[in-house]
Amino acid sequence: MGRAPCCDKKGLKKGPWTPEEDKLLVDYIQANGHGSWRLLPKLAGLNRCGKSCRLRWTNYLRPDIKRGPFTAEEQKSIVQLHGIVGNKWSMIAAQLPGRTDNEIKNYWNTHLKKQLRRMGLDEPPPGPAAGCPAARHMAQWETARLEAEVRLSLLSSSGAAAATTITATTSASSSSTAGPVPVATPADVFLRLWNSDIGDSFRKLAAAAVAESPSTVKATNDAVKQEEAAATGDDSSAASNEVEVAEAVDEYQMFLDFAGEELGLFHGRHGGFSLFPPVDLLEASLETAFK
DNA sequence: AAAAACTGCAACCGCTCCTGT
DNA sequence: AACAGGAGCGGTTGCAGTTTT
Repeated sequence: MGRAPCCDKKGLKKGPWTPEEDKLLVDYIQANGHGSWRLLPKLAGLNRCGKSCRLRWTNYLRPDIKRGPFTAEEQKSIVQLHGIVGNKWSMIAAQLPGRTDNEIKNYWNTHLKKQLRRMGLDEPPPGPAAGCPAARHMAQWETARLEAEVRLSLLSSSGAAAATTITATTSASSSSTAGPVPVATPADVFLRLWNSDIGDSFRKLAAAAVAESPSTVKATNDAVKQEEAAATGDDSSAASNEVEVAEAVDEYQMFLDFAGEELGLFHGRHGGFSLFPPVDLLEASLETAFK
């Protein structure tokens, strides 16, 4: 490595942004898009490095950024997602519309960390990949995930499978103006985990195990694609779905087995709760999504 | 009222990943 | 296949504002 920092060039301004600089940046991006961040400062008339411009835009000036304090729901989501993916702030931010990774990271370090410590919860393990043997920590963090369990239980008992919303009523501290809160569908939860380090580990292991059988690997890839299509609402390939649903469900079962047996993340080892919906619920969800 | 300590957030830095050649 | 450059990410720092002594 050892590449020269982009801001080492003489004369480039550093430090807090002025309102004038903000205006130049916003005006330029709204008129032209950001294009190449490296070229942007020159084109926009800013004496900054492109990296600084990108950061200022993505963390502060973007019009879709949500300002103000984190809601109780957002706090819970952050805790739950951090328990799943660790310090993957961008992944967590992707699940919280309007919040930036930097904002979430700061909020975690300044508020949630202390809050959880006060509640008697230690520092969480640094993500699932490194956390497998740390059973004690996992057990502690499992309790922090109970909110997710409650939601999924509600979902399961109501028989709802496709994208659903419920009104937030789970906490006295929840804002009464919070309105309906999106609830993860089984496919959502599966997809998030599949895209996390856990899914990654699984794919590597599974690929090694079936290396002699390329057709199985292909089926795996197809199933993943199908999952993604379902999650994004893309129904262009809705025709031959029975087989694909079966494959996806098989993958899901394998995934549960692997995560439960190899990683010990759920299924009772740390308290008898499962973060994931049962296979039949996933199947129903996928079939609905593919229709 | 003043100084010290603490807190929270914006911004920077260095690294890795991704993509094009 | 190897390399270079750009973009993005996570950790850390600096500093302004607030609280405590």
